[in-house]
Amino acid sequence: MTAPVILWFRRDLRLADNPAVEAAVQSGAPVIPLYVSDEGLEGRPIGAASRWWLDKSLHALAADLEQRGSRLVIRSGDAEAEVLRLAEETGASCVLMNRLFEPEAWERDRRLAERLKETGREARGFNGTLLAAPGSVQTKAGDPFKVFTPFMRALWDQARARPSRQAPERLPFPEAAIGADSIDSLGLHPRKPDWSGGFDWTPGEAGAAATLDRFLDEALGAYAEDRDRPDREGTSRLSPHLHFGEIDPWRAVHAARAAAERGDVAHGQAEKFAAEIAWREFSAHLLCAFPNLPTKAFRPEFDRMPWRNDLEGIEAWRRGRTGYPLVDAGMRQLWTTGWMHNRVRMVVASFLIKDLLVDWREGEAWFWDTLVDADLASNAQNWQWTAGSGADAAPYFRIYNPVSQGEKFDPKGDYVRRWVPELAKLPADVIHAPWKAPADVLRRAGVELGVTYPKPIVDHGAARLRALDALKSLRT
DNA sequence: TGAAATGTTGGGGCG
DNA sequence: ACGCCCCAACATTTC
Repeated sequence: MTAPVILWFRRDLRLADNPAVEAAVQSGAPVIPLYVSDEGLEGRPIGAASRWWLDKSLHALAADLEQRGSRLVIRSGDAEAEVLRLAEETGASCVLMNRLFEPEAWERDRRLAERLKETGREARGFNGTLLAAPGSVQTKAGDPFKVFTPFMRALWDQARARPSRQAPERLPFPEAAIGADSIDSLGLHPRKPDWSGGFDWTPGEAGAAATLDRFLDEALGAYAEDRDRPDREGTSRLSPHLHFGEIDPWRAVHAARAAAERGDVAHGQAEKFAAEIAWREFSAHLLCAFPNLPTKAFRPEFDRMPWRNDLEGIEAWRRGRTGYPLVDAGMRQLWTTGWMHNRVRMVVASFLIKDLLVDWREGEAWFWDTLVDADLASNAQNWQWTAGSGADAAPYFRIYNPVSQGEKFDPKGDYVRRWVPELAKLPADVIHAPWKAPADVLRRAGVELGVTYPKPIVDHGAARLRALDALKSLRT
């Protein structure tokens, strides 16, 4: 009787293009697919929106496994202890997994591998979630890249694509009984209150594939322009699927490039999309090289920033009641759907950090809790980018004007109308700055500032000067 | 993957 | 016909 192998799923919730799955099949042994619910898997508990997603994605994975004569064994508790325990219980010879690259997860996996080895078992880790393993893309001097463009050049130059693999048709499950929790017992779906009614997503491998197909058919052709337009469906919306490993980033990149090769879309469009995948990659590699990225300013002078503990401002920002329509639209889209358009993410982040002078970590924490695509590396990297404190960050004086950003990227105001319905009747020329609208225009639109919609909580012009002042004081 | 202030240019209205 | 002013449009500089 061959000893089984444990196939430990973490953030690689798919069966196709999955190196650990492939290794499990090739072992010829019975396979025990495992998921361990561990609050500390990534070094901090995952956010509420991510829990919602995870719940659905685990159900999808479990169903896909059952179709293949297998099942997903669910355990909860300390991941290291649970994996060791299951290995003992089942006499498994080997634990197969796709590596997590968050520093604490990496360290935990290393400890686990040692302890497995002590009991004569093997641990095998693969890269199933990134284009290239962190550390494998380096400058000529052997250092990690700190600037995106040269990083991307080196990435396309050096990274070897993972071969594409179909999901296995069968996965042999051991005959012995294995105790397991149910997915529902993990309590991942929100209760009291369940705010997820507006979430319109299909987590899981099939949902990811459908999302990619939709993107290739409908949006890739105009990606370079429309990706910045929150009033259009111009982005891929793949981010949560990528975060949970429901799709291989190589598959997305190859599919876009293949569309360009066929002549369906211009090469520039496909490369623009590939560059966004490369940003995700850049963040992950940066986090590996600089483990403090989520908590500490990459440029240390930013730790002297005179942040304001503006509790009212933070609350207005979270709830989408700042009085700046584009900011409020974004924050409400986030709360309602668990996602926000990328252009608007930059605008709301700039508003929190620079207009309100609130510590970027405050925004990072809110995004971590509310985004279905919350990712430790991307979230930290992007917040530090906006703050100006990060590697290859926006220059400190780049302060987004929420009005002109709205006029530029949501010219007709459709995005604002959708998410800030109390402004829906305002004409396009004033919808991004209702306080400048003539009284009769406001009246006709049923808007009473300070009553039906807030007045701006700060004056952007004055706030901008205050931020420049504070930021200048750091340069000594 | 800015914005605002400041500088320059050139067309048109007008005396 | 000419110079002058106005100002939009664009370019440059600065934060």
